[in-house]
Amino acid sequence: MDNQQVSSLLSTIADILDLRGEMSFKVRAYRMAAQMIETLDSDITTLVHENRLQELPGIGEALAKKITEYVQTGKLAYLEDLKKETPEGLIELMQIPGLGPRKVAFMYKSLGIATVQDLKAAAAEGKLRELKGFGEITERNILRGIQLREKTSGRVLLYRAYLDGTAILTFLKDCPAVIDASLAGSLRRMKDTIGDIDLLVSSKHPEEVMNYFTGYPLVDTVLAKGETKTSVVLKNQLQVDLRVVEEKSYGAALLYFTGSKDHNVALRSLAIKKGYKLNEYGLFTKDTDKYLAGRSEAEVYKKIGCEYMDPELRENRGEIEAAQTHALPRLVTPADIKGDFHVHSLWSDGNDSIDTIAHTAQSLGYSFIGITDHSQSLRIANGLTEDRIIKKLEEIKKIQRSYPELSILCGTECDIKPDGSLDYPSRTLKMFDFVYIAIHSTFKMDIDTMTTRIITAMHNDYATILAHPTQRLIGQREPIAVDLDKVIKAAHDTNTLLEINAFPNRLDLDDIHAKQAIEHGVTLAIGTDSHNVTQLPNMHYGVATARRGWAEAPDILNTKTPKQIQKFLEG
DNA sequence: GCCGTTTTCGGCCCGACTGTTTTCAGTCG
Repeated sequence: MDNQQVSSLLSTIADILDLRGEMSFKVRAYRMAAQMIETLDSDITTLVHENRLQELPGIGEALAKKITEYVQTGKLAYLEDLKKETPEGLIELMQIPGLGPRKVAFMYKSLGIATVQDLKAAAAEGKLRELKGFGEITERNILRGIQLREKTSGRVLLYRAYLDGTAILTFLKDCPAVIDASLAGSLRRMKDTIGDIDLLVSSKHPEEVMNYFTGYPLVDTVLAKGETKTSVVLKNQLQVDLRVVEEKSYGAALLYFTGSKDHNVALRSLAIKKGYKLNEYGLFTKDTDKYLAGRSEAEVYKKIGCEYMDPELRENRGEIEAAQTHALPRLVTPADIKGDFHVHSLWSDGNDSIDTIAHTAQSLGYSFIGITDHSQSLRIANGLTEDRIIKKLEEIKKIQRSYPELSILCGTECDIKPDGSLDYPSRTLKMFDFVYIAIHSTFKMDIDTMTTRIITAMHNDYATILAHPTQRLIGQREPIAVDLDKVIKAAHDTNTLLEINAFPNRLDLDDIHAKQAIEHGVTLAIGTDSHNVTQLPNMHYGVATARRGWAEAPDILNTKTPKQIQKFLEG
C-alpha cells in the first residue's frame, strides 16, 4: 500500500460525498487530506504501524481510523457502502469541465445519466437543454468537454508514467539475466503525455527476464508473454511493454522502440540513400545483408553520418539534418539548473514557510530560489496586500542571513487584469526582485482582445516573466485563444521572459512554442509553480520540455548565477 | 471531518464568471 493509493481512496470518497450533497466542509476535509498524503515525504504504512496518523495535519480520529482499516485490510467498508448507492460512472462525469457534483447528480436523477456514453447520447439528442437550469450553451460546452477528454484518454501525464517507468527500470536492472536496460518510447523522449510505458532489455536469457518482469509487485494482469515481448497492465491501469533483444541488436532496437515513428522513417530513408538497411536488429548492407552496426545507438548514428541525437530531439523536426551538419544544439541539462523562479509560500497559497523552501532549495544544490506569492486581488489564494509584502520582505531579509550560499529572491505572481493593467501599482512592483505576470481570471476572450491584454501587460516596465503563457491544463482545459507569434515577438521587443511552467499538468509553454521562442531570441525561465516543497523536483519535467524545444543552457535564465541574474534583471 | 479553544461546538479563504434566469445556482480557482 503506498501513499498514492491512500490519497486516491480519500479523493474518491470526497467525490462521492460531493455527489450526495454532503456538507462542503466535510468534503473538503477529505480532499485536503488526500492532497496532503499525496505530497507526504514519509511512508503512510509506517505511520499506520506506529499509530502516528493523527500527528499529520488534517487527519483526526475518523480519518485515521479509515486509513488504518484500508492499509491493514486493503478495503474500506465505508467506501464499499458509498459505492453501493452511487454509480461509479458519476465520478468520471464530474471530471468533465463545466460539470460539478450538482449538475451530475441532477442529470442522474432526472434522466438517469450514469456514464459518459449516456451523457453523450442525451446531449446529441438535445435532451439536456430541456432540463431546468440547462440551456443550449451548456449542452454545447458539455459536448466540447467530452471531446477534450477523449482526445487525451488512455494517455497519462508524463510524471505519472515517469515515476512508474523509472521504478520498473530499477527493478529490472536487479535481475541477474539483464545486461542492459533502458526506457524507450514516448517516455524516453519525455513527451508531455504518455500512452504506455516501453522498456527495452538486452539479455542472453529472455525467458528468465520475462518471468522476473511479470513478478513485479504492481503488475495486475499479464496481457501477453513471449520470448521477445511481454505486456502487462499495472494496478493503476497503465500498460507496460517490455522487449528483450540480443546485445548486438540493443542499440538498433533502442532506436527503433524510442521513435518517434517520424524520426525512424526519416532515418531509415537516409540509411537507404547511403546503401544501407536499418531495422530493429541492426544496420546492414542493402545488397548482401551484412551486419554493420547495432550494439549502441551512437554506433548506428555514426555509421550513417549523423551525430548522436538526444531522445528528446527525435521528432523529425529538423534534427536529422542538423545531425549531419554538426548543427545540433547542446541541450540544457538538469545539472545546469541553478534555481527555481516560481514557488508559492505560506504567505499566499503555498504549504511551506520560506525557511523550509530555502532549506529544500539548498539541499537540491540551488544557488537561488524565487518566492512568488499571488497578488492582492486573488483573495482566494490569499494574495498579498502592500503591507504584507513589506512584512514578507523583512522576513526574507532575516532568513537570508541563515543561507549565505543561497540567494532568496522576492518575486510575485501578479495578476493581469482584463484591460492588461497589473494588479499592483508601480510603486509596489518596484519592491520586488522580479515580477511574474499571469492571467487567473476571464479566460474567455476573443483572440485579439486577449493578445492585446497580454502584450499590454508585457509592456509594463516591471514585468519580468510571463507565467504559463497559454493556460492549458493537459486533458482538462484547452489553451486560451492567444496569438503566440505576436506574444513571442513582444517578448523579444520588451525583453520579457516566457515561462516554461514545469507543473506536471501544465508544461506551458510546450516544446513546440519553446523552440519557436528560442528561435526568436527570447530567453526562457523555468518555474515549478510549487505549492509544496515536494513539488520542487518537478523542475526535471520543465527541463525535459526545454530540451524538447532545443534549448541550450544560455537560452534558460535558470542556468545563470544569482549575480548574472541580477544583472540581467537590471538590464 | 478537522481544529482550537470559549473543553463542546462553531468556524472552516470567497469573489468572479457563466449561463441561466428575471434574481440565482453552479462552477472555478
